[in-house]
Amino acid sequence: MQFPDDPEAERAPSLVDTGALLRGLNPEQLAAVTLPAEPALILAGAGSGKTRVLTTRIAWLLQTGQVSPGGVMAVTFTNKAAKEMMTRLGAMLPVNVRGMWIGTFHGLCNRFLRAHWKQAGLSQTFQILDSGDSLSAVKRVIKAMNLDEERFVPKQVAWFIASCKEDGMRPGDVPVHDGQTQKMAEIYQAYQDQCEREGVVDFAELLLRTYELMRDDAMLREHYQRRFRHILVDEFQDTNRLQYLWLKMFAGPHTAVLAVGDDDQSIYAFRGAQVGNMSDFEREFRVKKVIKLERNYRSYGNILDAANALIAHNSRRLGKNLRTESGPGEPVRVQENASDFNEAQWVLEEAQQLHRGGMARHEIAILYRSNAQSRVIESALFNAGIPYRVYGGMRFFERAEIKHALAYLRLIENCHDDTSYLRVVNFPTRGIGARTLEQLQDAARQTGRSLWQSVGAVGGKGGANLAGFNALIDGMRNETQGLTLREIIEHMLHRSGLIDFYRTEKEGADRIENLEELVTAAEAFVTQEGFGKDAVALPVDELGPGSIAAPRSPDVPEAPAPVDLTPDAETGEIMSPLAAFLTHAALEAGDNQAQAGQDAIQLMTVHSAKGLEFDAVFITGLEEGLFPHENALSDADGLEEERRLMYVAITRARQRLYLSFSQTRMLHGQTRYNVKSRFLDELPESALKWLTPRTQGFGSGFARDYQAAWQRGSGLGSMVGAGRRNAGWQAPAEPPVPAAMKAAAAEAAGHGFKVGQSVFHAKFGEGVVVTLEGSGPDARAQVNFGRHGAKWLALSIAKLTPID
DNA sequence: TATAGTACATTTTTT
DNA sequence: ATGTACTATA
Repeated sequence: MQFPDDPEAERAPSLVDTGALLRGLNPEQLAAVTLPAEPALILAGAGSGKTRVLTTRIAWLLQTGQVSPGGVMAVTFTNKAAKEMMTRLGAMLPVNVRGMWIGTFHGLCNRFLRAHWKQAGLSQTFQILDSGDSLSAVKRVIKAMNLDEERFVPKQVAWFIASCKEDGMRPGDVPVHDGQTQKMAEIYQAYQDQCEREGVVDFAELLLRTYELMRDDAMLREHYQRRFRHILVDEFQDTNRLQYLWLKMFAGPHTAVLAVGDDDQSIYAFRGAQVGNMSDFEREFRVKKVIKLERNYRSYGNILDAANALIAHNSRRLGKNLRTESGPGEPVRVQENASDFNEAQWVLEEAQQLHRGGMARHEIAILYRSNAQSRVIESALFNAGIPYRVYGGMRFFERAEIKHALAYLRLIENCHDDTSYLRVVNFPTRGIGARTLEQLQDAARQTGRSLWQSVGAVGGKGGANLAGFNALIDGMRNETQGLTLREIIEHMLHRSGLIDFYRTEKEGADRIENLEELVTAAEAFVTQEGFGKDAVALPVDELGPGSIAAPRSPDVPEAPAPVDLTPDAETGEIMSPLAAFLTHAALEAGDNQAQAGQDAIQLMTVHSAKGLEFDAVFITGLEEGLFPHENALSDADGLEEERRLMYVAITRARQRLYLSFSQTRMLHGQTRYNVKSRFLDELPESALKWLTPRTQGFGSGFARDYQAAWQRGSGLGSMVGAGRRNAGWQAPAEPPVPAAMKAAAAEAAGHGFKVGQSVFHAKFGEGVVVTLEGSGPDARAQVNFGRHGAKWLALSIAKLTPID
């Protein structure tokens, strides 16, 4: 699909020739790009050229001289989005993109706090905890407070603390209703004290600290509010409360905030995103101009018809309809499958056919609602020898061996980092057992000092080993003085014994490979950041007596990494390469699986597909209980978010869209009998093409499916085939099926058939009982005969033979 | 201290 | 079914 040129795209309020920049924008895009300098909201539909508008807007502001690079802030959620913005901007304009504040919320906060660490009450070398680090920190606090881990589940407490912070609450602000929350607030306080002591901050703290400093320091606030003439926020529908408050701090009376988002693509409520921020923004910032980008440049008409019809079932929308000028394209194909195994097989064959027809494998995506679904598909692809790539899973910097290596590096930087200390003090083992560590932690607790400082308090053999560990770290620190980052890491890997340890492990080869990869990553980081002989400090702003007028590198061809070499605002001091690398590792967890190179089919959850697009998309597992997920069905908001998720999935496809569901599916080691997703019923028939005959007996739509599912004893649309182990499901207060019908279903046991049972039919062959209804002469069964589809049979007439 | 066995949970995810 | 986290045992 091409972007047709717009001949009218030439008018800009400037003497500079901006024609090249604005050429090809449609009227709405042009209006968005050339908006006056005041708060505005852009409702950017999927595939409407949102990133292009954002980057062109910045380029246009710069080119027309309305703002200098230092006056622009652009915030994103992911490093990937930030990078892409910088790359595209760099391609549009020969500007030093590094002078601009383009980055993730967390990256920009880091930049801010590095410059103002003193005012923020942080240590100069503060390190950043990722979620795993912060969880183990919480665990230590709970232990130190002698609390019951059953009553205060570390995961939940960590979640509680993060949520408090994301609501802008300090321990003292927590509303206390009962003893439990009282205690939780106390844990929060203790956790906070511990972080303070260790010189570490968690992700939420980066934002909250920044917000508080801006709120409380009028000088600083006025400075930044004056500085940023333009703030652009990407994916605004994903902002949480704190991010919105944060934004309000940086936006001064003369700041033009441009919020870009799509309420229909809000799929992160579960992690605190507040779609309501969009309407709050419109009201509180007195937005005069709301621009809707509804023209879609990605997909053909049938795909958009499906998307529009589906999302129309949601209430509480800001309202938006996607349109295209590319024609209807091919119909959306729908496939019913007998089992998840068959579904995988079908997807695979269809994908192979597309590939043989000339479509690159990486242009084919297989999407699913939950990660567990990938397994069947993976094994099918694996057995067929088709290259594929799975997104998600362990990220590079989260791998155990990498975390171990980073812990050593962090101790070299800051030996009071107790989290890192505990992680590697006995890894590889050096005779320091649980007893010794217990004593060490007790001593540290009593004196309020770090573990490092408390080593002397432990006697005996354990104490000696602890002293040996401290000496090891000291030794590494001394020996790596003046070495390059690469040399530091290599030295540490050997000196710590990590390499030797993994050499003797049977599964160690991969881990050593990863550790080597760490060296490579550090090398790349150094090159990218411009460390080395002519390191260049970046200007933060013109604040303070010691501010630096930094020399600018004449040209920056490559996209810079999101971690900045931010100098201290007063002294101009910058971080050591090691410290900067550690920050980088915390803020950017790296790729999950760098199986780059090969042309492979892309497998991922619908969530991780957001923002991506493919020539062909398969949405699999469209079954009640799975998609929409059963856990989301308890309230209307949950269902609407599932529907938005489906909307996101549909709008990923450029040319071909396939929807599939399966009658049975292996989940948690048990077979579930599913009915097709209600979302399929919400799509317009005119846009669809059923590849399999529509199942008989399901003609009356969802209500019928629902009742059938109910009778089979499960919740909304699916049931567990054998056993009653998963007793978690609770019946809704008002069952939609009359009690008499349920009683009838119970009596039906007389005929001896069971759901899930294999049977043989003279004409249709082998099949599986999917549904049982009625009793006595009225007893009927829905049997799935695979190739012949599912049939409803009267048990008193049809001759069904059980197979075992 | 390492390994084997058991209990347990299992939507979605970025920083 | 499968992976993880924790406990019991050599």
